[in-house]
Amino acid sequence: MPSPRPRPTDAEIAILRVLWQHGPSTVRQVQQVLGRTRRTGYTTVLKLLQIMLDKGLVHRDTAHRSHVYRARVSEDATQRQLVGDLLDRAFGGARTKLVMHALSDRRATAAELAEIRRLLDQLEGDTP
Amino acid sequence: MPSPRPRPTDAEIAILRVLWQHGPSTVRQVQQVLGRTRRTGYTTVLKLLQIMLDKGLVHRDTAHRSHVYRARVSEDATQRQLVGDLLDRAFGGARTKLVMHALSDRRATAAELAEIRRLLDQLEGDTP
DNA sequence: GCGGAATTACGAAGGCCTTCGTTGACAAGT
DNA sequence: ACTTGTCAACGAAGGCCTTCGTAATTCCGC
Repeated sequence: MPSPRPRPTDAEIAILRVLWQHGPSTVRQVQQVLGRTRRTGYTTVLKLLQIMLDKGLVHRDTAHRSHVYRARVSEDATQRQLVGDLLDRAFGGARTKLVMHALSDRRATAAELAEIRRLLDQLEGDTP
Repeated sequence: MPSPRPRPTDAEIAILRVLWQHGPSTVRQVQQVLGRTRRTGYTTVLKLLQIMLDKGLVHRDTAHRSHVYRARVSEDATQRQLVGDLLDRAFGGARTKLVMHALSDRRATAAELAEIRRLLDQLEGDTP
């Protein structure tokens, strides 16, 4: 039985987001994307990726000199994990409360609200 | 300008939830509630509450021998902060995606879905 | 082959979180 | 007053996260 993955740390999530968005990348590529928002040193990113490799969060291709890393956990699965974790930890499972905060906290656009409606329709359609 | 509060840690959230639910409590009361799910030592809870006092997360009444702690941050504000933080960190602001995970991850009940619909109606009603 | 540039590997520091042991103060009952 | 139990305070340990400096390695152009 595989041990449940611990929730990725903040820095790990930041890196995963780069990999999800840009696909397999070298350390330098990740560092340059990250550097646009945070000043993050090259070796810092390298070390993080090595740790993430140990944890199984990323896969590494060492065929070439510059190793290429790619996410080993999917964006969907990770986001689901994070939301579920927050739901349990801070909301005691009160889904609607979480959703309310997500929608009313900062102004949601009409398009976003419409999309939620579509999701609701679909969810209710499953169990008529 | 007050510095933005750092996000409460896991243990801090657990304690805040007890205070939100039970109201002002002594260390022992908090520890007993917490002890139902985790085995958490008395001095551990005490230390955490002292740290949270330093951080301004709780207020303390030392009138009696057993000090009484109460939450100084509201449940709503804290939950809003946590959701907003997760939204930025893991979703790049994609609200609908967060909501989708919250609703479809584990099966939501019909009542929950109906409540979300009411929320949507209300939100759209604000800007006709 | 050699020197230089880029990369990986390694270790360690600093900080925060969490936990707990110990100590000293205090209160109540005997 | 003495004992017993409860409590607050404090320090410290251990772990993880994040960062970075330094050394070792590899590749490339010359």
